[in-house]
Amino acid sequence: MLLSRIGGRLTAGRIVETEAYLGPEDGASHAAFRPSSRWLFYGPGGIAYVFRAYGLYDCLNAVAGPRGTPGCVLIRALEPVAGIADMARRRRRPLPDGTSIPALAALTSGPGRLTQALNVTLAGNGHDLRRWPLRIQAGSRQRPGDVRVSTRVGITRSPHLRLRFSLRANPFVSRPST
DNA sequence: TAGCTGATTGACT
DNA sequence: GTCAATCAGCTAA
Repeated sequence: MLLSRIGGRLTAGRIVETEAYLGPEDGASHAAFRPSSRWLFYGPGGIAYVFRAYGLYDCLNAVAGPRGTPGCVLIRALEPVAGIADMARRRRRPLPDGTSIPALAALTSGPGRLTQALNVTLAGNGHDLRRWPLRIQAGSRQRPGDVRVSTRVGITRSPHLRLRFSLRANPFVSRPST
């Protein structure tokens, strides 16, 4: 579960899709080609790393692993749980007929979308994800068979690595698996 | 200082 | 299916 109180309103969703980024050996990882953010990757886990892609969209990562071991997890998609009206307002995409699955998925199924819905910006870079206003909490455990492993989406370096993890048959994942 | 790239999305044909 | 929007951080000079 990812919970946000940024802006004073509670919004939350279940994490249904992630991608892993490793250290310098992973060409797609910012640890490999963005020196200014490298210190975060080598720091202790549980810290937010936020970057802007294509000048438009902010993407949220959770730094993983102990201090000295580089790596992070990109949050790619959520299943909306709380504050859905606020998500829709921030996304400027009012829900037409209440709760249709595609309309809900359009709020948070994509790294740029979910940061908009939860009001996460570059200002959240370096934030401790164990504390408000932005927290990650343990949710229901998944059986290994329910998690689909596939190649990562939208990257140009090291595209062959299978480091994308999504919930099988969940309508809120951002794109079909390969 | 100038120029380039990109872990994206939404609008359009 | 194509394509443009838009900027932080990098590199070259």
